[in-house]
Amino acid sequence: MSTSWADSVAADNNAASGSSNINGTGVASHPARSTYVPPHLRNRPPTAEPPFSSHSAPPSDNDRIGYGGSTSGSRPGGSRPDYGRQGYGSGGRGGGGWNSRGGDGIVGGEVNPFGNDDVNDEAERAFAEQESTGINFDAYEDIPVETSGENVAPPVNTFAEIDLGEALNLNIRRCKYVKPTPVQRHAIPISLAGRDLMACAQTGSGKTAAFCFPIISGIIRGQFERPRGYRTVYPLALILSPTRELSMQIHEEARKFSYQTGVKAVVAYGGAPINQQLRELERGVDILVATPGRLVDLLERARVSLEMIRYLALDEADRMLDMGFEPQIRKIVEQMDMPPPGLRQTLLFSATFPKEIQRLASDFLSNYIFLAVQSVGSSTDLIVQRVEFVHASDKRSHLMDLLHAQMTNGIHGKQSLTLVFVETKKGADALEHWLYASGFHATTIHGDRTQQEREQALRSFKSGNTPILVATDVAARGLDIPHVAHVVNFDLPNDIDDYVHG
DNA sequence: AAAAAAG
Repeated sequence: MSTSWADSVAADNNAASGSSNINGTGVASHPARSTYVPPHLRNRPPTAEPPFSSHSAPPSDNDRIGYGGSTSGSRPGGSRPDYGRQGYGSGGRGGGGWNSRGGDGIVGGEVNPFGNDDVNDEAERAFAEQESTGINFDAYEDIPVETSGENVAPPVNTFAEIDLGEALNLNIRRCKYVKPTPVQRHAIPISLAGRDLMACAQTGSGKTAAFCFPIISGIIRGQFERPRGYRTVYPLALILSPTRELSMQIHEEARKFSYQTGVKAVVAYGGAPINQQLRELERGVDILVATPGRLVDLLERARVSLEMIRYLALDEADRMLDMGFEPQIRKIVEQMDMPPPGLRQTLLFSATFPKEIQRLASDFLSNYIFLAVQSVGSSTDLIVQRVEFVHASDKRSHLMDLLHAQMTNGIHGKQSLTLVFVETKKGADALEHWLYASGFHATTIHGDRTQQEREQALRSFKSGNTPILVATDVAARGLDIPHVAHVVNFDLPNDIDDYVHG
């Protein structure tokens, strides 16, 4: 019996613009999705778009300005753990003199998440600009977007049209975001209006910013008071994601977006020492990014309370259900101390919208708006896909041919990055070993490796040290790695939904 | 069916 493997290749061999999603297989979108109407919205007359205030803030306790001002006595970085939300915010920047000179990229005790801002080399600059999203904006113009629900806030065309606040606007510029992506154009105004949202969008569509901007903006405006517990922290926003690496990535982005806003994002996931994460939490947390298992652990230890949650975002929800997280997610959202729908704002993101997600949406969301963004990958300008049928015994030599061709394709003297997906952890190790023996610098990422090894592998791949990464579907969705030129599906996926990633 | 996620 012959097997097949498919590869997808960024059409544009100019590597600077060839960055693609880690899972950029570029398969056509689901036509069914765009026409889906949520059950509760069927058979309703279309509603005209009403006049709309573009930045009404979500429910807030009061309107005071001067975020974090009530903790004047706190000492950021002091030896005593700071409880609740004290320990950062205005205390870090205003006074105290702790690192306030901002020497090595540290300002007010906050590490600059943007790294070195000076981009001198012109090629590097072009690279960096692509890196900000990995997306060719021009390919976006005609992407169909569908919304349904009552009183849907109209989309915006520029970030300037949205009043996100000065600090956030500055960070958007630092991220070199020029123009909102389709999901951002629609989702941000809807979220800023305080509405719950169910959004179908794929990886690389700019989802993270779409839910982070309104959350950060809302927290800045909200001035939420919080209790102080002994070792218990009270985040205002919770972002759940299926894999540890995706949580890390969301956290990194959230840190950039919230830089110097006084809003603090913390990440918690399994496989890493919990003590370090606990210390980080004790220093204060507004936005908690977490994988479900570790969060349940933290909740059971009463180190985190969800009582003050105002914003809940679930990323890659269908994937979380696929991975069997529904019990944990329901425990977190329904059986702990989180405010019910209506008293919090909930944003649910999923690549697909099957029955289970529909059920989750009707349980977690209140009077929500449904948003479907067509797949970017359907643009053949962006990605070329090739399927080759080869005998199982020829697969490796076939891959080797492809990798050899790739070696001459690099830029800046570095080989461009190739991501190889395989079905099993064992298969990943075997392929890596074989590649290594064949003279290729390859590494692997899969669930049998320690978290340290996984993170090291990802760093090594991103840096180009090992330009080949063999991965199981721990990396199959959500991760967005700049400069990936080739994505190879070495084993034909059994699950076609995984293959088209929605 | 395999993979992922809490030790």
